[in-house]
Amino acid sequence: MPRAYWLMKSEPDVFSFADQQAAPGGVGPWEGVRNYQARNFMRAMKLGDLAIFYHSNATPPHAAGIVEIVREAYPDDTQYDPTSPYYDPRVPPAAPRWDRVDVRAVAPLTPVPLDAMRGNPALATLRILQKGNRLSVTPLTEDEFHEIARMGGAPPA
DNA sequence: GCCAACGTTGGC
DNA sequence: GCCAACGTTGGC
Repeated sequence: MPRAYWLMKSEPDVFSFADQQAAPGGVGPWEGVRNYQARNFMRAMKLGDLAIFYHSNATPPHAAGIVEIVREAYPDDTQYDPTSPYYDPRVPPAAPRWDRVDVRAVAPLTPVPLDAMRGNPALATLRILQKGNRLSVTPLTEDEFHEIARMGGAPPA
């Protein structure tokens, strides 16, 4: 199975790519996904998959870096933590509903603004550019991933 | 701060 | 199972 590619959104005020890089080894859990479709995409992630780390609710919104999946989906403990903003009181103790993956910062990108992606015909099919898209985790084609990485000045793979 | 789009909830 | 109400996302 060849490696797959993803795009993961985070609000930089909450958790930025710089925060990711600052974590020990650049590794940290991707927590707080509370949407079934996004969760299912995370469950499909495999070790070594690569993802674009995208800053939503930023001015302007932009792709900020590249991360690698370093641990496949496992239960997101924050669903059980009443002090967490991601606490979900509906989830039974024996049946965790929400998962997280661990990701590692691979390389920062020169910020690639949403407008630039929208203006690039090579990215015409990009999920996050489609009307009404809100999913925080979406798949990318290999070509889409490499095009965004190239726009952000990442060295060719 | 606004609001379009969309997911979820819950009454029936 | 329908669907109205409600909450959230996220660009602008």
